[in-house]
Amino acid sequence: MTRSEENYLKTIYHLGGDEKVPVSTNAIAAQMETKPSSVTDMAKKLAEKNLVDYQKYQGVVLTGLGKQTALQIIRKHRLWEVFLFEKLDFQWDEVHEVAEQLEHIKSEQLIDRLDALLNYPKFDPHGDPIPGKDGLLAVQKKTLLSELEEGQNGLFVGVKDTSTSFLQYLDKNQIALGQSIRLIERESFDQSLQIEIQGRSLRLSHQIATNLYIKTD
Amino acid sequence: MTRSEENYLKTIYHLGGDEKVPVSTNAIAAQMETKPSSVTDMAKKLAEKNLVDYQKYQGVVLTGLGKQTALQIIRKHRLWEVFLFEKLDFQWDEVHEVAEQLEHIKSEQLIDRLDALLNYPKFDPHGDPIPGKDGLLAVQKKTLLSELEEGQNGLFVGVKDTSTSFLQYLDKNQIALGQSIRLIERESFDQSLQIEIQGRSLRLSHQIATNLYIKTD
DNA sequence: TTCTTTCTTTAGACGTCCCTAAAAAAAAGA
DNA sequence: TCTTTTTTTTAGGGACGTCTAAAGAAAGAA
Repeated sequence: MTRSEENYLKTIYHLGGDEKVPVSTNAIAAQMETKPSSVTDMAKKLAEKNLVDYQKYQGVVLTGLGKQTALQIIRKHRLWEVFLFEKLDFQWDEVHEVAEQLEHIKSEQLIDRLDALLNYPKFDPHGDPIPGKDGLLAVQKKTLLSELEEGQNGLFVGVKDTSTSFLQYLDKNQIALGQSIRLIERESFDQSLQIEIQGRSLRLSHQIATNLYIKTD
Repeated sequence: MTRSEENYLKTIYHLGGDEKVPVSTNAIAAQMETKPSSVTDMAKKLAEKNLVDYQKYQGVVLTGLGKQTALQIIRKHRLWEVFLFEKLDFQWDEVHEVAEQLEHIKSEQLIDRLDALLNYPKFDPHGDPIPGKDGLLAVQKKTLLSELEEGQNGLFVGVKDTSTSFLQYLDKNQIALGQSIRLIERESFDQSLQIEIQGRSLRLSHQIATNLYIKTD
């Protein structure tokens, strides 16, 4: 399994989710910042290896094997993110880039022991679930903050957007994973929200609110 | 800097030591288990980038830049070895292979923080010195056990051979870095040695003794 | 349904890193 | 020194992963 193949599988998984809906050549190319013709080449190669189903002009769908393989790469990525965050004091907007490299290291022993060192974490620093060795994901019922009712309480458990600028905005406003949130009021004009978080009162734009995942009580 | 270039630089450093003696094409090929023609190709490429001096038929010598680059890769390799050994409970014969992969991860921040997490170690699990950010190596006066005088004492501080079989031999005989050793007697017939280590009495063959580094008092 | 736009594939090429086979240079031996 | 052996380089090619340009298929619009 080459590094490039691994990156394609991961991207296809992220774009295709768990459904069996085919992912288009163009979508993969856009996501990976490469050209559609390169994607076609790789689609054939992955199909050869039984990692995807591919029919000309029909996009690709991960096979069972492809999905398991993708999940193991995601497992490694997220475990390394936890390591960087917990043990090496990286900020949550800094972990992704380095984990992109570390996820390709090949050693099952390494990952097992890293998992143990970190105490078998179930979520990465952005609140995304870490697949187990068996490929299972801890699912957590979560709602976008923008979909809460006025007066409802919840726990901030994840971000949808993981861009540096968004994560730094949250840092600047001292909004961190695990904090409890209460939706005070929704302004109907611009959908902005008045919230209370850790005792503080804050106003968040609709755009921000659609990128925060809340676990409601 | 590609992974392959890094591996060549490291090999050239290991073969050439600190001297400005050229390293031959054949020696590099043998060490890397590749073909001499591949080495010639790479020699030209590294020379282009000013990492080695290369003259046809004359072998290669690292430039200052090449040497610094090699030392930084070795620094990463050895820090990862310490991490695997100290934090993930790898055995000292298991760390090398995984470190071969980890040494190519590109992130200065990662290495700096790993260094801090490990408390700025000066030696790896085999007793080899870890180059600093500045490329300087802690030098330690050390002698091969085979060169000690009868009755002399010392501390076991490093191994010359780092093969799995040798390291496992030492484990089996409970010989570990940092233990104190006393040379009792040398058998002139086969150069085997009677030693005392941690209170135990042991007989070591000449071959073993030529692979143990001792710091004498 | 036909035309137009968009998406996807094919064909051919390039850089990297490796190889084999053969030629050239250097080193060793008589 | 001259010959033989060893080392090193060159020439040409293959796998991988990428690209551009052009052709072909699918989807959307009129």
